[in-house]
Amino acid sequence: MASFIEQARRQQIIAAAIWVLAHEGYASASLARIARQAGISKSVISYHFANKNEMFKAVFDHVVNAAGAYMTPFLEQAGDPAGQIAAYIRHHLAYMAEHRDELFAIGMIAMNHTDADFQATIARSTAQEREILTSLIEAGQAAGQLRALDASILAAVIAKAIESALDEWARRPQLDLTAYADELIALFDRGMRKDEP
Amino acid sequence: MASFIEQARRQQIIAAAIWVLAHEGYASASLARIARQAGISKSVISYHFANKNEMFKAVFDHVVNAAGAYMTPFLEQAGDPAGQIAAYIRHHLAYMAEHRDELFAIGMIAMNHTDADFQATIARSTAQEREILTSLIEAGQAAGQLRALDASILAAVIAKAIESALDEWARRPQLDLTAYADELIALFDRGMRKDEP
DNA sequence: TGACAATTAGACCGATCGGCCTGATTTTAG
DNA sequence: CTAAAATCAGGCCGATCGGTCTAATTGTCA
Repeated sequence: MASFIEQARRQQIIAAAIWVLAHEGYASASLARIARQAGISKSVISYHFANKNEMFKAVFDHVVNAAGAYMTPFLEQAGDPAGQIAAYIRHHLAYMAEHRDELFAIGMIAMNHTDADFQATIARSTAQEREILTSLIEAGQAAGQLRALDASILAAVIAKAIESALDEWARRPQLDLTAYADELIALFDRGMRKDEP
Repeated sequence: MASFIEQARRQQIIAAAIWVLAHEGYASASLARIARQAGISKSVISYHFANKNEMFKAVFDHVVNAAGAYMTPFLEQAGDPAGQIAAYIRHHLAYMAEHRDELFAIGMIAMNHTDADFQATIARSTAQEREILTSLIEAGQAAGQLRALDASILAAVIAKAIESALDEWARRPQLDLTAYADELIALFDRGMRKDEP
């Protein structure tokens, strides 16, 4: 069993890594900088994590699990496929608004960290997340609710539209993410929905 | 006046930098690696460029100018605003298909290179490019062709949807960018266009 | 309390980075 | 042809990286 110190230190280090990644970028996220942010010595990180790669894995898992736990109930309580897609968009951006640093941090890691195993993990996680959207789209098409667009491409565009909100938020900090979500939902609903007969 | 050697060397170095950035990522794009790719000594880069930052600026300008020159005539010969937006999407992806490495390279630089002046240049270039889309959207709305979505958000979504094709292409090399363009145009045209009265 | 394990600070290592310097080589121009 | 200018290779520098080592400190438990 992990001791109190072990758990507390790991969380402290993860939080410091997220802060540095989100506010100063991947290049600045050295062990020395993260340790300084956490107010500890560099070797403490080495003691609690096998290496930098494992630490970043812990950051990634921490954020992905938290975001997943947040999203699941909203998807389940949404109604038909089109409504689920709208809920997917809306609550993704709602989570983003309240966990800016976490999402910037994993974005930095995903974009820059080059370890092969780590990239494979990210690819797996991304594919799994993408599959949720693709299934929703295909269900909507099967139900005759959505028109016959390429499901995998449409899923990619929706996923990237959601990611784009984070980029745009970085460019324009005054951006209203709720309004952004409304615009996305309006745009995609109109774009995807089948005409009434 | 720049000598033949000067011009040839600069182009050779830019090409090598693009290749390394696109195929091995920003972290691998050291002066030593780029020099090795070009088959020259590291100091040759230092001789022809003041520093790494200036070299990356040359790469960025090279690609942006080439892409801009390619796009302009297509936009001019397109018809109404909705058609121009469609042309913008279609020919951006067409250029992407034929200049994969160049676009990956500037993406890597834009995402990772942290020099303040450079980032300002990129922000200016991005804002300028974004303004083209925003203007087209506003023109379409003023003409009663497009419905009243937030123009700046819509422009952001379209721009990011285009960028997303590059990401998706990296994930799935067999992706048909022409089909991707068709799907994007169909989706956005339906999503943006005003209903017939 | 005392002994042993867990935890931490700080010095240190080899590798690599961007950039600079020196001297050799090639090109240019009178 | 020759001298000056342009160009280039290779070695070197200080800084920083991730990671290791040792010694000191702190926590645990009989």
